Amino acid sequence: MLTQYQQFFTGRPTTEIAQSLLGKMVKYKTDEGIVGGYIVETEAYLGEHDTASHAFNGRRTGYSESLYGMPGNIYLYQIRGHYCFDIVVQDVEEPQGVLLRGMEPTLNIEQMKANRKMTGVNITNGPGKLVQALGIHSRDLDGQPMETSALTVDLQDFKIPREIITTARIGVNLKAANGLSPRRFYVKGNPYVSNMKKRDMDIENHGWED
DNA sequence: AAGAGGATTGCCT
DNA sequence: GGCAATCCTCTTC
Repeated sequence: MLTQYQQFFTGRPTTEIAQSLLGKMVKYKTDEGIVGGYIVETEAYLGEHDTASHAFNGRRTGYSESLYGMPGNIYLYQIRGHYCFDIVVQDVEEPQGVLLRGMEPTLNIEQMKANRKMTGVNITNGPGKLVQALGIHSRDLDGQPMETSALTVDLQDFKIPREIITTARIGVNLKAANGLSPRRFYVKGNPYVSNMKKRDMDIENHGWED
């Protein structure tokens, strides 16, 4: 039996879940208070048949075991010395996920600036950056259900994107079969999207509806 | 302002 | 030893 919260992360295509997460609020309870912000960029990873997935070709190791867990669980992994926050989607034993790649900081921004030792969009305009901004530097949260974790996505607290842009994913092997598949989604014009060009930024509304 | 290259950490073959 | 769902600095326009 799935809770209402868990049901958000299954029962429809992962690409659709990834898009519906845009605008939802990430919250992380720490000793210094709650830090977080709105999700502005996501990527869908479709499991065993997706060449960019950690579970491609049925690959299953202790390191990525969390991907095979319950929908709404956290998959927190490390890549090139940086931590990334991935949400497990689809039912148990179906290793699909949504990577959070960009976040507009709103809660306790000063703390996140200090965590990053950076200012402006560089606080959270990348998957490793946003995790560092939250103050996470271990895999302790890996495998935890977000519904009861200190790190969570609040589905009741959200903004509505004015327009969603779809592109190929970043940082994956472009020559592989799914290298160019359109599985990256972001809020058009939001400054905290990774690699966003200055001339493409919507400085007025950040790409949100009024 | 935009693109290229080196640094870097842990896991798997 | 190779490689990965990245970040930062430097160079050039």
